[in-house]
Amino acid sequence: MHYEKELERLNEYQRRAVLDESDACIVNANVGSGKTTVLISKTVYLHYAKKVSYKDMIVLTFTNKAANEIKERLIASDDSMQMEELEGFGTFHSVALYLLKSVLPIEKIGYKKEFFVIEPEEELDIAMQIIQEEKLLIKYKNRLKKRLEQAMSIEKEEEKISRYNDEIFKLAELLKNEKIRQNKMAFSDLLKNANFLLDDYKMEPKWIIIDEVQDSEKMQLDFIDKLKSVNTKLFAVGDPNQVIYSWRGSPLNVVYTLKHKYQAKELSLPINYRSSSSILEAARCFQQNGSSLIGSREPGSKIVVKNHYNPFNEACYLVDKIQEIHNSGLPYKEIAVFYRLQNQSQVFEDVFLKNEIPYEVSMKKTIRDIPALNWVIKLFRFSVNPNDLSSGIYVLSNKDYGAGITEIEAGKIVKRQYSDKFDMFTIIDEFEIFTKMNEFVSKCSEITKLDEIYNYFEFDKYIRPTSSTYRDDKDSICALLDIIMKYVKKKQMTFLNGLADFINSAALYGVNVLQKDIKSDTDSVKLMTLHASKGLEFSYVFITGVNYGLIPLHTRGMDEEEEERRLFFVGITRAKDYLELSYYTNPDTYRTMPGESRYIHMIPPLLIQDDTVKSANVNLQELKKQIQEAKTEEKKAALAVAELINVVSIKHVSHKKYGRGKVLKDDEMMIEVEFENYGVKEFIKAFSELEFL
DNA sequence: CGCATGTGGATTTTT
DNA sequence: TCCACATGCG
Repeated sequence: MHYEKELERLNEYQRRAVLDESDACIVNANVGSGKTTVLISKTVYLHYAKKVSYKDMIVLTFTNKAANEIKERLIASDDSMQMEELEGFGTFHSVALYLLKSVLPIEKIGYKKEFFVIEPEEELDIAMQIIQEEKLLIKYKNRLKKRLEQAMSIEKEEEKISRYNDEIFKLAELLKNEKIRQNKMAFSDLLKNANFLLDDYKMEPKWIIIDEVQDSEKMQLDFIDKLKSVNTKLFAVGDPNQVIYSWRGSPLNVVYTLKHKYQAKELSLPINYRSSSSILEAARCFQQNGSSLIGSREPGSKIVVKNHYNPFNEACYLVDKIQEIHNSGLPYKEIAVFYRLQNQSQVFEDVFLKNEIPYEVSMKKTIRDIPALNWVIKLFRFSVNPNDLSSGIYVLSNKDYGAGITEIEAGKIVKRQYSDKFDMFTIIDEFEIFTKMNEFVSKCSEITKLDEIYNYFEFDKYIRPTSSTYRDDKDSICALLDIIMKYVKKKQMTFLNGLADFINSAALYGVNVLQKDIKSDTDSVKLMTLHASKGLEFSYVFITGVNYGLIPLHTRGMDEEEEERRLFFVGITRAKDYLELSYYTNPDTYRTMPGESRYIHMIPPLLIQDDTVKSANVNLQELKKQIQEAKTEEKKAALAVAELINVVSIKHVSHKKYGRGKVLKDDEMMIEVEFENYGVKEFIKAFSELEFL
């Protein structure tokens, strides 16, 4: 085997890490320093040079993506490799799952080997059922998930006292038993149960290797500890500068903790191969403890700072800029646009779509995250099961898609069908959607096609066509119906049974089908949050909205502030050749302040392209004043223009859906139209598809 | 039902 | 800091 060749390709730091044989070793790996390469080389080296079987290694990652990357590289290096050899390779959860299914005696805790893994949503549904059946007093049910999580994490009997004097601990206990009875485990149960059983079952892995160790939570650290025997060697790779998920429960100083707990030797991987040295020097300004980040590349182009009036203007600018970059020969997939909040993607999506720039958005989208689909699923839930009162109430009282009534009114309607049969008929006349849901079971047997369902419910009536969401809603609903039809067909069930089955596993299924995963192979510009950018790299990176209140996000404590800085650090270090930062004079998000974030001033002016940036010594007060003045000027001008338009003429427009109407308001972004038959509607101007008459 | 008070979230997300 | 929602009393 040619592992020697692989070792030759490594630099001295990497090689030292791979060859290290201390009982415990923590590698402090900088961004872009070949962390995964070291990890893979290490396993290969142990296997071929030290004759350690892959079965004696446990390799833990946080995401499936990272796990697959490692497994694929290993399999590619050796065709004779069997998948079963790599059962100890995977995410913390999947390795725990493997142990529970194949190694640990789970009968001891009441489970059977065929147990199912359930999504958090299903666990919550089970909890709600228990509350109803046992008539438990539970307060703040809207925060049930958080409250249960908290209750379940308390182990000492004497600490099990509810803050609100309700039966949350009783619920936690009943839920635990019910999950055992139904033979189901939630994600966190996998680790919790594995940890519990590992107390009495000694695993003897020769090596435990951990990727991105800085993200570990307490349960994961416990898992490592319980897997480890006296003779097990530990090798962990991580970067304290890339802790951006501490809000999810990872303690801040994992690397430090581990180092002391196992008296680990500390190595480092300082050399960055990814970014130009200008970008790296800027990145250094945002590092925590001034760790040595060594570059290996030429200075490259300077960092560009741009000021845009608002996000819409920026999106338009980016279209031109990206087109220009693309025309110079660079594929779209080497370009990425980052932002702090998910909803900032919308403007880019709209403008890119309009201008035919291919793009992909990274977003975890389950059915529940899309309001229209969430509503449709609840509609089906109530249609199939009239006892699902909460779903029925949701359908009728939803602000966007419902019948325009309050929850209390909806509750009366939904419940009254059982108490007062005479009123039912008047209600049915009034709320068509309610009738449709009631009659669904008797009429659904005739349904075999997608549009039959769509037309049966007349969804077009309920997804009120406002300019920005109507088409998306319709597309999503059709996509969902399509998935359901295929699911029913595949399961060879009757439509009714198939739908019921689908609804029961909708959350789980939805994740797989609706998730828009970023595929690195498709040639498109990537739009994502700074969080989602972790672990990726692009030739051109645009970080947008570097305004006060956005980057950094308005925070309370010092810890959160530091995490924002690390997040910005992660964003900067994704860029290989070109980095552009931009801020808005007039951000549309209400929390965001106009003017550049002080993060921009933290970068030495020497690194910044000077024709686009304001002097670093600028008087902030003066700047703010100028911006304010500019803003009021803009407003005055806009008002004057609006008045002028009003005086000169009343504009008449025509719309495909709404017919004729007259323009009420018309500014840079939005246009408001009063339609003869539909009343007042507001549109984003660029996509309103209005025809001026 | 109405009103006063209590409570915690706001933003990021993987399994 | 402010806002949305849940609770609980009258």
